[in-house]
Amino acid sequence: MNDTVDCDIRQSLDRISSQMRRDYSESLRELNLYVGQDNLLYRLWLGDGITQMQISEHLKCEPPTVTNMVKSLEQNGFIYRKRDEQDARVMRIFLTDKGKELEQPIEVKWKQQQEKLLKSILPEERLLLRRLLKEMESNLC
Amino acid sequence: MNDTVDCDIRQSLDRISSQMRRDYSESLRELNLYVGQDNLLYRLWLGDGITQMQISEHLKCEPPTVTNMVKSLEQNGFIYRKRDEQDARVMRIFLTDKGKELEQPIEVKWKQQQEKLLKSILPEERLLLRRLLKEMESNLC
DNA sequence: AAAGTATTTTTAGCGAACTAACTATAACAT
DNA sequence: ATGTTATAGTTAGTTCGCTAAAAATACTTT
Repeated sequence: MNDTVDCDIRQSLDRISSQMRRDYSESLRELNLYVGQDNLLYRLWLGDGITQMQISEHLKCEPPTVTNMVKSLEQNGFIYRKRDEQDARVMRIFLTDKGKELEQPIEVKWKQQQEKLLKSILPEERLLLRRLLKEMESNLC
Repeated sequence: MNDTVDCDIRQSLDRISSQMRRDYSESLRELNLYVGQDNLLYRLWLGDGITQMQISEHLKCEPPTVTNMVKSLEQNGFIYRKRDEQDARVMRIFLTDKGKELEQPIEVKWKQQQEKLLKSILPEERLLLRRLLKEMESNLC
């Protein structure tokens, strides 16, 4: 009985996240970006020159994933890599001008996606929803 | 102001879905399955002998994705493919015994994942949450 | 100083999901 | 009957994300 409700929640979350990913992926193609790369850039807008290890921790993904994302972003001219002078193992990642210019357009896309997702949901409900999502987040840790 | 709340919701959903995927992926490895394959099998438990096109529509993914998933599931002996007798373009997909046997173990995994995700959330809240998620789902269509 | 250990990144190889382009078959139209 | 169009599926090539294993550098310990 309650299992059905809970299972709907799991499946629903699954459908929402895949649909969001699909939608958003398409939308990002207009900026010549792939899904996930916007999150990496977002971290750099907060402050660049950080290491791949730090990016990996922030994005909660494994180091090889960062290597590949960084390679793709570098090839497309959004970032550049510089070896650390103190520690030759470390690569520090910086934004190019082209990478800096994406900040505004991506924020616009984020707001569009938010509004599409939440359009029928009232402000009080949004607050409640956020609380429940945060709880689920910590349940997963 | 409200943008911050909404943005948290988008990001929160994003973090939950990646964490769920990561967790779940690991858990499915015990059954020798990859993430997403359980949804394909679930559709077959409802009734097999359907075409790849129907699977593609049900899973809301593109035909090449189905080709690859089906190939992998066939190689691991969970399903088999049979060309349609009326229409030689069509492939019909059937469960093997090994595939049928996964139904119970996967339901167990689903319930485990649900419970992990929702453990701190009360029944009334779950009902509300489900309603809000369903709304978001239709907002995305 | 040399050997062993730890850290950061890369390489290789897997599946998911995508698009674009292709093959094979079927259906329709002239 | 032949040519065009539509449908089903596959192939090739991309990125994301993973694990396992390797390479390069730094640190520690003897």
